[in-house]
Amino acid sequence: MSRAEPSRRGSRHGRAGIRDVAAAAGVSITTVSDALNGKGRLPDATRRHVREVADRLGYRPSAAARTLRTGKSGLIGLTVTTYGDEPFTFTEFAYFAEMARAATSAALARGYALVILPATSRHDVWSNVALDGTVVIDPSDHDPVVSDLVRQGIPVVSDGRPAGTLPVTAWVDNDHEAAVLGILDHLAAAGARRIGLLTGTSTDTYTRLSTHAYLHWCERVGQDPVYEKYPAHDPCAGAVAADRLLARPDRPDAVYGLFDPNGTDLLAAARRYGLRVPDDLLLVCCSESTVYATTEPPITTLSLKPRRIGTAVVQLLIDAIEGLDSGRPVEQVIPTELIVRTSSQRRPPRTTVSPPRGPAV
Amino acid sequence: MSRAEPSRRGSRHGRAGIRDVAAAAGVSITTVSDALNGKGRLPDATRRHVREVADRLGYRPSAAARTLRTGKSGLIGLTVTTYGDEPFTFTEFAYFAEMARAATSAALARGYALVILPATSRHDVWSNVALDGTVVIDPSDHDPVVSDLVRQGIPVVSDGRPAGTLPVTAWVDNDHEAAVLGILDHLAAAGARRIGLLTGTSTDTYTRLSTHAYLHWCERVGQDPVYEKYPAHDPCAGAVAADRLLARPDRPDAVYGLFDPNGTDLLAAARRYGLRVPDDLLLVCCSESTVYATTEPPITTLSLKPRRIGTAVVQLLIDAIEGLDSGRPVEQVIPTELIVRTSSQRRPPRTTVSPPRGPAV
DNA sequence: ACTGTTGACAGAGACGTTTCTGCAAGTGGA
DNA sequence: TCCACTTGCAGAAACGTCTCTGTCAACAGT
Repeated sequence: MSRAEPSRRGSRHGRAGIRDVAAAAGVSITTVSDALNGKGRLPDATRRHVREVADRLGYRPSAAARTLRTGKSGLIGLTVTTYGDEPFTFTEFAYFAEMARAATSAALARGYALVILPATSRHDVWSNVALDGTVVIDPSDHDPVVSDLVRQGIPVVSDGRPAGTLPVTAWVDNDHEAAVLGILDHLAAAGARRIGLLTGTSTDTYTRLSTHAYLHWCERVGQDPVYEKYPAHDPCAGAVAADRLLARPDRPDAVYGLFDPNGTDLLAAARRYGLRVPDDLLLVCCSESTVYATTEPPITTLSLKPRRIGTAVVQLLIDAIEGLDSGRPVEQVIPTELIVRTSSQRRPPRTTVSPPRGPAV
Repeated sequence: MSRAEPSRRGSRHGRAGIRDVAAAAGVSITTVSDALNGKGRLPDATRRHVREVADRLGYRPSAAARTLRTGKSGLIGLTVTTYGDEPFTFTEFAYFAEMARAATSAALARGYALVILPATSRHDVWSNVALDGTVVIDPSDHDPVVSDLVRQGIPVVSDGRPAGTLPVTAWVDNDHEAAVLGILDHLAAAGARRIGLLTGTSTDTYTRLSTHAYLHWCERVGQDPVYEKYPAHDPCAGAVAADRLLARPDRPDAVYGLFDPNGTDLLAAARRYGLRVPDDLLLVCCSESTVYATTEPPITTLSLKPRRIGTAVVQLLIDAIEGLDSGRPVEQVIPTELIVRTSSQRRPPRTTVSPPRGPAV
């Protein structure tokens, strides 16, 4: 009999603990821990034996105990900004879904899991989960949650250039000014004389920078700005704003819409006013949705590359968590991609039915 | 001086612990714990004092320690099925996004947070996070992860009726058979003579039940089935399948598409074949996307009500976690909603411009 | 004055890991 | 033979919280 029984009952409440494995394998808990984690100096025979016993007992290490001991939970937060009364809303469904997917994959590949945590969550939820770090999407000026996390020494990486002096560990964003200027130039090259903008009322970085770039461009080329704002989180307001934009006396002959649904909204509005796209109206919108490839006509879209952003954000965050970073804040710019389709070209591209290179085989 | 200093160093590694608060407030850690958690028998003065000191020190209880002690982590998993090589894909962007959003909100409202965990994650990630329960979306026949969780006594609630004898705690689903039959009847009532189906090759419950209902309906009304299958996770295959369906010699005069992008794909294919919608072809597809309200023509869609499903799933799961459930498996059916638009009506609805009730005011 | 009760706290385990330190046995060289 | 070093493992101390079980004073009832 053992001189001091290590645990009062064999497996005291269902699940087997490390002590049970140690007892069953006839070794110490140190040996079990080392064998299972690939540490220590153990012969392969012992390692195999311990693993086998652990498997037989269905042993699962307690994540809580491990986290408590090591200080690492393997969890990273994904914080989304919130609007209105619903705990949170995706302004851009496809963008968020793609970004979250890429972020999850990237995190998983490095052994981390993602926790969805709206910024305005009840405070107790935030403090009830042990996070190794957090991704924040479009943090507002002086986000109290972010400040709090930073004060606790938890790495925070932002999707979207942080406003103000938010002290994030790193951030990833597109060059929104360049993207907007590129689109405006593209539309102008296609023959647009007066380019309108469909933009939002909120003050997030994306909306602010994009609108500013538009105004700047107008000033440079000497065009009067023609734009309509609407609350981007309200799905109905977009259709109304699109209508308003095309109902103006100084109706634009080209429009860029900053938000995902703007394309279909503008198309519907154009139909109501008898405007043909692209003949009477050139259209571009910022979207990750594939529906714009099959609308009538297909609509040119700007992709912000959410997959690349999601991946980059997580990589930077985990690097910071694991101390692989330089220690200095990192700023990473992801290029956008303009997917040119019929809606922004005066001369529709030749169909592939009759290739100009010669008779088909 | 104190007779036995309670902790070797004041705050030994940055963050303040409960001991530091106790020392600073001049009480025991028991009192601190009770004061902060609203337990025990303490006068309000003490309670306030402790809370104040805790705030001043920026005390945040360790989630890991609490979890270890109480056995509850406040975390629930959201498991999504995976396809192909990417760690995971959303077959239905909008559905998943809505469902996840509702689930997150519902969880948060009850003090829980959601962890995204693809079913095929590296095993170490699964065992590295302490879950109080899990939501699984469309579990496959004998999902090893689900079995494992159930064996550990962790509640599992499924979105989608589980196939086989998967022993889930509860499940929530639509009545897919009834939904399909309703749509087919709707199309037949609108004058359809031969209704086609665009379906998937995968064996998940949704695809299986829907297809089966279609075949059953065909048999009942004496119509030859006209359907095309394609791998639903491949975004390009849908367009090809839509084309194939309309290219058949026994071309249907109405089509129901089981997946979100089918509407635009079918619309594009119809245009290629010179078919007018709804005059030559009636169209319905299952989608949560709002784009179908503004396509030309607007397309009738079936909504599976992902918000209600996400909420219901989480409520059932948390009830089970907190022991508020009956203990018996619960099966909850959420009704679907058919949003009738132009694409499935031979006579387009009268516009609101000239109401039939008489002269406008 | 004795007993029982209640209020207001303090002490001391657990919870289940990881890991630092330590010990005994074996190995090789001088 | 002795010393230094390595190998293979065991002991025990954290990690930070919650909570069961006291303890001590005050007080009421008889």
